[in-house]
Parts: sequence; structure tokens; C-alpha cells
Amino acid sequence: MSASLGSATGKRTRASDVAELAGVSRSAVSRAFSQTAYIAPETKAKVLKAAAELNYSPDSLASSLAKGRSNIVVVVLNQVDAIRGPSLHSALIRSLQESGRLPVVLNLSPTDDGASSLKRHLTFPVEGLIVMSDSVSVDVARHAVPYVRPIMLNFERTRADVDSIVANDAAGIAELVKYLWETGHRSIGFMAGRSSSISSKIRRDALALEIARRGMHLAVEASGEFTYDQAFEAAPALVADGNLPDAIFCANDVMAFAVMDYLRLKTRHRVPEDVSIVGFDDIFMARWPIYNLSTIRQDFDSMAAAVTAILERRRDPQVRKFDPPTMVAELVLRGTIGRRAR
Amino acid sequence: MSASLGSATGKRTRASDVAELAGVSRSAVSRAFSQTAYIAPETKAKVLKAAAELNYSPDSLASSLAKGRSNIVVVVLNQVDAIRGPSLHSALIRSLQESGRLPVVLNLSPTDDGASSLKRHLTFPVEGLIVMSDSVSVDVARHAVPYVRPIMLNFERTRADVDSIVANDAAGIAELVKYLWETGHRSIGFMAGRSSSISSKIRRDALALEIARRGMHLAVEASGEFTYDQAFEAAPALVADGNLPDAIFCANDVMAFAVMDYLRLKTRHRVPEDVSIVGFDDIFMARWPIYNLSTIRQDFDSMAAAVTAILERRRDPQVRKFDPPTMVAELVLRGTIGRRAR
DNA sequence: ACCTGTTCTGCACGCGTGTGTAGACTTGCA
DNA sequence: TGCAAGTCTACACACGCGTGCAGAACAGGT
Repeated sequence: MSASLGSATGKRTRASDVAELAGVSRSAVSRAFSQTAYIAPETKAKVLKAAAELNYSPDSLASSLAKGRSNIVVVVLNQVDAIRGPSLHSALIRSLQESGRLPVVLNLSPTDDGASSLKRHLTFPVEGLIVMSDSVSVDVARHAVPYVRPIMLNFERTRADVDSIVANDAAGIAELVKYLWETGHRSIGFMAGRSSSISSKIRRDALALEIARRGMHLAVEASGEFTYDQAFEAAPALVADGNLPDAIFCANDVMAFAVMDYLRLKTRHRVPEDVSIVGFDDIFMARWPIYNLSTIRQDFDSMAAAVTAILERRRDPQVRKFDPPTMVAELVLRGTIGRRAR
Repeated sequence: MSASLGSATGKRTRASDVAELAGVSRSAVSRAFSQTAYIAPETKAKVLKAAAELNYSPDSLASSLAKGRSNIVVVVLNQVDAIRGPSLHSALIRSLQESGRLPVVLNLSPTDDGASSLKRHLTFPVEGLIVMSDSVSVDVARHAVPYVRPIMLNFERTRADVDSIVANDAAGIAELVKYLWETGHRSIGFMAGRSSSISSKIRRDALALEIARRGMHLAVEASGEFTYDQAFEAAPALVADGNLPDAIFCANDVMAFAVMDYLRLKTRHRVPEDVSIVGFDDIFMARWPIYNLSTIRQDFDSMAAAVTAILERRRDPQVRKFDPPTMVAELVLRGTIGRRAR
């Protein structure tokens, strides 16, 4: 049982070793590990016993080669998205690995559209390609891996040749604006994300729509590029003295933190007494008491489960098309929305 | 050029396709993509041209099988470590992928020692196994993948059968205590991480040593399990009225944030006027102005580079043993260390 | 014209596993 | 005992690529 001390020595045990020990043919070993193949129960038991003894399991690379499809799923994200790591990224990785798949992470720099990176790395039959980074376009994804349907996260569901998991951002934002309206907020500002980001655009449009519906208009707007630093820089534009909005909605949580920090460090405005702040995502820091941020929750676990579900369905040749469910995006009320007397 | 619309249809092009187009044998194609094999320059050019035309690249799974070693590197981390994501995790992933390797992420739950997870997933020849999670023991790592030397991050460098990348935590902490001493701090408290964590133990020991050397002793101690929530809970024990220490050193940054937040939300003590706070890691949030945390920097980029360097050396059969360099851990002074008059 | 040496290519086998198929073996029945 | 039906196993090929080896092609020298 003592592990061999040398470096990369010691070969993996092969099916033929197990076959020999169990006194059967190598193909019997293969069948014992297959779900579908036909094999006598006692033969299977014999094989599994021998396999356990030798600590054997089929080489998944060879298996992938033989079957023509691997269990490797590639997750594409970029540095900026990585901040949601402990939430979406982590949920996704765990969901994939728990379903027996192998998640390979491709971490692009924020400016990388992935065209060359994807081609360079995806040189084998991947089971799935999951795109979190919205700097990677559908076309790039389709072209880099032409033989597999990409799964796009947080992408508009307009194309038939990709599966996209979308959260119902608009519904969450409608809920938010309704609540803000009812609590007396009449002027609302917006901190946008990257201009290239579709998520940011969707959220802005939904906000503008709901605001217009009530006869208001976007009081003020700035872009924080989804990052803390840039949002901190951009914050003054939103809270200039004289026309402080009643509330500021930020396209993600991190920018909301930046605005809050700017307010308490650089101004005398208080949250939520003077201005309400709302984020988007509900990342783990939103619950930290120093922020206690009201935000719109993305259900990362459900999104991760939906991804796995899509992959699962694809293994079933019966299913031709499968529309993934729309994820809810719900308002989470914490401490950063106040009441405005009218 | 228009992508085929169906789902997983469309086969990958094989070497034989390229061979046919280029009018050479299939093995010539293989040689053209090899660095070492012998091939006439014009033949190689012909092949590469045909390959580009067909958008071909060798199937890395088949290649791995044939060569007996893959370019897949497994990174083991756990949920808690994931919070350093945008720093160490991200640096590691990018370093690996930029050197042409495929990083597979295994995200364990905090209580998982990895024994079964590793066995379940590592059913192929991995090029490397990188363990970030310190809930995974060396023995488990060795046993799960007996044919490869694990690379342990932040692990004591005591065993000959693993490579470990260690940061010189003790040096950074010595620097810290020296600085604290010189700025008049005479009582120092400690917020520990998980008790099972070796990093936490190393940091505590180094702190205790440096403190003792100056005739002080650890004023007070508590455990925050490396998480914000638990550190927030444990904070009161460190700052009980009457015996507030001059400084509190936390075994990671997140716990330092928790202590700072506790102080400003629940007490009247100010940082750094009444108590100095120091963290460890220098994660991205440490620079946020709301914290502006003085901390000890782990050079994540260097650590990531060191990992890649180890893997690179291993490919060279000449090198038998290679001691990875010790990473520096240096004090980063920001705004959370004050001066105490004596 | 012949030989030697060099340079390159193609053949063929192997990597470890999945699986269609022919046939060996068992069982049941007359 | 003989035969048919049924059950299972092992053979052999395939997956796509890397590579040792034999030999083809060619150049140069005598």
C-alpha cells in the first residue's frame, strides 16, 4: 500500500491486467464498466472485485477516443467575471464535476474575444462549451468548435444554433422599480457595465422601460465597466451635489460596493437615508454587514443545474431540441433601500 | 464558412484528410506537427498549408494516448480557497493555459479530503496535480494518483515525494512584527484560520516566535476559519473592552475585513488610531479604499509561474530533482497600521 | 557505371478502450 | 442422445495519432 516514492514512475493498471486476474477476457472487463453492454452478473462481480483489488478504472482518455466523445466540458470566462467566482463559477464547476464531467477552465483576459485561444485549446472532442464571458461572441464560439452547440450564459436567446441560459433580468428589475416607486423614489440613476456587454444593455433597457412606464426617466447614468475601480472613478458623476438621485441601480454588485464606498469616504451622503443603492447578482459579499446590499439575485445554483441538464439531454439521442428554462431573477431586500417621503 | 446549424454534427478533420490533400502520408502530417521529428522543410510547409486550409490540429486526446502522457493538469481547490480566485486561482489557471496545458478544476467542499473525488476523476494520465486546498493531505494526493508527483501549494516542504511551492510566510511576518514593534505596538492579537490548515499554523508559529523574541507574548487569539462570517463572529473575543490589543494580525485578508467591519459597525474603536489591522494574501479587495488594508503579499503570479516551471522541468528527462524556489512574502503598507506613542 | 553515405518518407505497430459479431457453451426438451 | 433455442464470451477491428525501422530517392565521389 506504500506509495512508490519516485517521481512519475509506476504505470496505471490496464484492463488486461484486470482481465488476467479475474480470468476473463479484456472485453469482459470493458463490459463490466459499461452500463449498457450485456454481461453475466457473476462475471461482472468477478471483474469488479479484481478491479477493486488492482485499483483499476478505465482510462477516460482512451475511452473517449474509442467512443468518439469525451466527458470534458470547457468553461470560458474572463478575468472580470472571475469575481463572481465563489458564486456562479464555483457552482458551475461543482455541478459539472458532480455529474461526472471534467471541467476545463479557460480564463481569458478581458480584451480577448477567444478566437485564437479557443482554437488553440479545444483540439479534441469536447462534450460541451460553456461561455460565461460576454466578450466571446456566439460566432467565435460556433466557429472555434463547429461540432458542438455552445451553451451561452446570460445571453439573449435569439439564435437557434446555441443553447442559452438566461435569467429573467427584466422581471427582477421590474420588481425593483415597482418597489422603488412604492417607497417613494422618483429619480433613479444607473451605473452601467462594459458597453460591449449584453447583460449590461439588457439591464439598462429593462430599467429604462420600467422607469418610463411610470412617467420618469433615467436621472443620470455612468459606466463602471463592471469593475470596482472604474465604478469608484465614475461614481462622482452619479452623485454630483444638487442632483443626487433617490436611488442608484448598478449593473452588478461590485460596482454597487464602489458607489457605497465612494459615498461614505468622499461625501456626507448616507445610504439609504439620502440615496438608495441596488446591485445585481447577489454575490457573497452582498451579505457582508458593511454593505448589506439590496440586490437582484441570480440563482447561480439553478443556472449551473440547467447547464448540466442540457448536457444530460444531449446524451439522449431522442431529444432533438430542448429549451432550457428561464432562471428567475428576484429582488433581495436588505439594507440599502430607504423610503422617500412624498 | 457558414457554421452548420445542427447540434453536435460535423466530424473533426483527421490527419488522414490533411495527408490526402497535401499528397503525403499520414505520418508526415504527424511529423509536421511534432517539434522533434525529422521532416523536410518543404514537406512540412505543404502539410501545414493543407492543415490550415482544413482547419486541422491534432486531436490532443489521441495524441495523449499515443504518447502516454497528457497535457491535462488538475487543480484541486476548495470552496473557501475559491475566494482568492481572482488572485491565485486565476493566475494559476492562466499560467497553465498559456503554457499550452489544459487546467481541469476540482472544487471540493470544505470538508472533503479528496480521497474519493480524486480517484473518481483522475482516471487518465494527468501531467500534473496541483493541490491548493489544504484539506487535502499529501498522502491522499499521493495515493489517488500514484504515478505523478503532486505539487502542493503552501505546504511545508518536508517530504521528498512531492514538490511544494512555499511562500516564505515567516519572513513576511518577521518584517511585519519588526515594523509593528518600531511603530510602538506592544500587544498583538491573532485571528487564526482553520485549525486543520497548515498555512494558519505556520503563520501563527512565525508570529509567536517573532513576538517572543521581543519579550512580548500573543495578547489574544481567536479562530475565524478563514471565512468572513466566522471571523465576524469571533471578532468580539479579540477586541473586548479593556484589553484591546495594539494590533491584530489575521491569517488571511478576508478575516481582516471582517474584523474591520466589526469594529466600525459594533464598536467605537477606530482603525488604525485605536487598533491596527493586518491581513495576509493581498487579494484584490485589500486595495479597495474602504479597507486599504496593510497586509502581507503573496506573489501569486510568481507562484503560478513556479508551478509551470516545475511541470516544464519534468518534461526534460535530464532533470532528476528540482527544488522550486521559495516565494517571497512581503509586507505591503497601506492604511491600517498606525503609530503608538510609548 | 558503381558504390557509399545521407536525407527523407511510408509502412506498420502500438497506446487503452468500446463494441459488432461469430461461435462456444449451457439448458431444456423430446 | 440429439437438437434447438438461448445466453454469454472472446476475437478482432476501430478510434486518431506517435514513432521505430526499413528502404526509397538522391547526391557526390571514384
